[in-house]
Amino acid sequence: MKKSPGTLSRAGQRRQREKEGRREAILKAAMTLFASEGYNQASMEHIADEAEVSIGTVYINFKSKEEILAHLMDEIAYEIRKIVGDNFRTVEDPYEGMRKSGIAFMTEFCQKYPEKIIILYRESVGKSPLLEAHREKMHKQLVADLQGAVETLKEKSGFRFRSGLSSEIIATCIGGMYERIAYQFIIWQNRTDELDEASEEVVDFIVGGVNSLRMK
Amino acid sequence: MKKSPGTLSRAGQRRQREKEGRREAILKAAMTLFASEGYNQASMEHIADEAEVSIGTVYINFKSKEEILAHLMDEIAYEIRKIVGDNFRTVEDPYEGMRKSGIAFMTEFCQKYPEKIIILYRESVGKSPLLEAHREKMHKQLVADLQGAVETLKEKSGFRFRSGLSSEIIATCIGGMYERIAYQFIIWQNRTDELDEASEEVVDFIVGGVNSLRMK
Amino acid sequence: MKKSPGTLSRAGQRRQREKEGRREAILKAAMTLFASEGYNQASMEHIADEAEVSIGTVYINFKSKEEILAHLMDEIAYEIRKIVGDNFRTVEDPYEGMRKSGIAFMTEFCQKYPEKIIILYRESVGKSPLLEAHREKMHKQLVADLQGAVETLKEKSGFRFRSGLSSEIIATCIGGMYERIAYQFIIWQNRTDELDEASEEVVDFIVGGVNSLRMK
Amino acid sequence: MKKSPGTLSRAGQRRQREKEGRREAILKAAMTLFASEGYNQASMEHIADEAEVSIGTVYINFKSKEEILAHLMDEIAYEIRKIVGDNFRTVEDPYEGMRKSGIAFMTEFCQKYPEKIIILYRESVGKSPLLEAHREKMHKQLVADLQGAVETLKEKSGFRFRSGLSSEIIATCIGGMYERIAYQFIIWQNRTDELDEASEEVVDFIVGGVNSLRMK
DNA sequence: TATGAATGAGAATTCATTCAT
DNA sequence: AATGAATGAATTCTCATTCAT
Repeated sequence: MKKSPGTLSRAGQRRQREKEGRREAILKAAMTLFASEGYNQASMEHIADEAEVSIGTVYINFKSKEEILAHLMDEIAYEIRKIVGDNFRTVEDPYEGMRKSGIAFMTEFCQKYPEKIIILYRESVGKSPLLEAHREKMHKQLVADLQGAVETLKEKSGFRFRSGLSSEIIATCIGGMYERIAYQFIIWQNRTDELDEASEEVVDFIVGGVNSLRMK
Repeated sequence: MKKSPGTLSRAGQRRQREKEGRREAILKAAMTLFASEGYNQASMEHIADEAEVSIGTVYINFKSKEEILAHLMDEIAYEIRKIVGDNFRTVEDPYEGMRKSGIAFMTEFCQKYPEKIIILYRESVGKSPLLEAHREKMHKQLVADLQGAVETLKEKSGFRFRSGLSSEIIATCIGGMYERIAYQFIIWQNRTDELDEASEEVVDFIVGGVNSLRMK
Repeated sequence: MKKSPGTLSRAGQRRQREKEGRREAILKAAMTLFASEGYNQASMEHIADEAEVSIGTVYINFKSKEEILAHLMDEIAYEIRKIVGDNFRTVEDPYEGMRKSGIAFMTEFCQKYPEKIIILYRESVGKSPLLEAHREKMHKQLVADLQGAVETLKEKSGFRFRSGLSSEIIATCIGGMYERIAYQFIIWQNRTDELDEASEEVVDFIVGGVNSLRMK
Repeated sequence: MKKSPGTLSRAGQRRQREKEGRREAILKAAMTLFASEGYNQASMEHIADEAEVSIGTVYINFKSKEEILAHLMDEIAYEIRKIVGDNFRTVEDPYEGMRKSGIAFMTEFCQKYPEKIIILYRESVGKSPLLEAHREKMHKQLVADLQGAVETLKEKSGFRFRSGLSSEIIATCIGGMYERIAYQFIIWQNRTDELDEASEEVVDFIVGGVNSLRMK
């Protein structure tokens, strides 16, 4: 008994659920292995094993290994943009928004998902032209978001920056600061518990930096 | 006619020069190829070709591909520490020193040797446990230098920081800012000519940031 | 139509057969090449070609070249122990058993499978620590079998040996005699047809030797 | 002041001595390394280092690595033939000669020079066609010597063997017995101290074996 | 759709031998 | 004669991707 097109039979729904479950399992396995062994060392066979599917199934869901990493990068970037954006917009005062979003990034993202930090800042770096292009696009978005926030700050506070370049510089600097703090405290050293404290200082540093580029 | 031990015949001197020349050629070739094609894509055969020596000769000089990259990293780190350190110490006022050294890094290093920036910030990232350890050590030194400068600043200016963590946070942030600025302007976008302008703003940002972590 | 777990579809059975066929083909190719060109000279590519599979397939079946040789050694040792053991046990009189098994080794094994003799006595010698350890274990088993036979002989005949070492010495000597006879007549010289005659004399030599170590 | 041809100046004599010393050093180094690391693993560079000469000097003295091993094999074979032959001829009674020479081989050669046993029975096996040919020639001589001794025994004792093949079979068996006893007790197990005891039993085994091939 | 055996290009590394000095 | 840097062919092994079932 065929259903009308567009709807799915119960069995079809189950298959659909299973299919998505498999896709999720593959992404999860890949994230775990990329973070623990490194992108190059984690073979497709290993990923398939970890996800409890066959290699073939991995290729049904993703057309290449690169694509898996690209997908993970997108997911991670989306989460970060969401956390940062939501926290920025929650409060009225944009200075407070910067503080809040920075601290949220550190304590609600970095501290909770260290593997994602490893993927973002270590395992996606310098892998291939395609992935590097993807990474560039991703960072461009993050910087654009930050720049937007800086512009908002400027407008709401009614000041001007030293030059047309300033807001981009600021946004880029902020991105770099968070990256290196996370890299040092999470990837190299195991000081995740100090991130609360650190993030407080980082946001103050940022606010001080931003203000020093104000005209007058 | 035997020379006294320790000195070399003219012919010996020439051979010695040739030997060193070959070593340099290999490093140069590796740097060029790592920067243009990426570490993984640049095969030892390719490097040997580019250096106009045989594969065997590469292995006489470096015991593995990893070692070549480690050597390049050391060289680059040494140059950066020298440029930054020299410029910091040239002037009396440590604020001025920070400005000067930051601008020097951007204009005398990044602008002139983009391949070194690529090696440092892209091609050495996440390659292997050994190289990652090397990279950590390298960054630790750079951060230690920066932290030293920040401490000097603090002492000469006679203030205190908010916490014992502050100077480390500041140094780490500075490292991250320069990294990402260089990455964006040199590796991803071709805006090397804007680095002069950008670096001025970055150093001001830094000074503002540092001051905002001062006690009181 | 799904089969119950544990059974295979006809197609699955065929695939299973093909898989095993490939494994056999690889072992056969390796045996042939190790015997004709030598273990070191026979490259994995060469083996794969001879077996009409790809190099990758060789590595699916055996994790290294060493493992292929180790496997061949095991197979050969198993066959020898079987032939020798079966023939020894077929007859009641242990003297007759020694004669029969020795002659069987020569005429039913050495004469028929000269490549196996080459692998066993030439190509597995001194290749690597791992293989040497494997070889030691293998020979220890063969000697233990022979020693068991000698002990049986002793007990059934109701005599004692000169010392506690005697049966081990005898077993070791027997192993060495067969080895060298096979090496000389099969590997170095092409006198396989004389092995019938030779083995008769060897077994008599052995019987005489054994008796000369009897007490009294 | 040129000396007449055929004589050497003092300096020339010294150079000659040094040259021979170097050759000896190379052979000694090669023996040590072949025995400890194996023929394939011992590189020419390693041998040169151990002999405290350059690679070039090794090649002045021996035209290839194979030749070094061939030379060592010759030396070892010569020593064995000398020890065995001298001991056989020392006594009148050929049975006693067999006993004496066998025991001498075990206690004066195997026990004292385990590296030579390793070279002879392990490291020279199955290396290359050339070396295998060399090895065959060497063993043929050893077997011929043994066969000569067996023939002497036969003639002095005034008996005949079962067949024309007998003396060759006996000689070959003897060679194999000593080989395997030495391999087991020296190379695989560290029971060099038991060789005294073992060799006594081996020679009795041999005598018993020889007699069992006597006609009637 | 799912499977996983098969593929084979590609990579790093070794080392006997040569030869200019 | 002695040196030892240079050579480069050869080898083992990996792994992303394909495709017949």
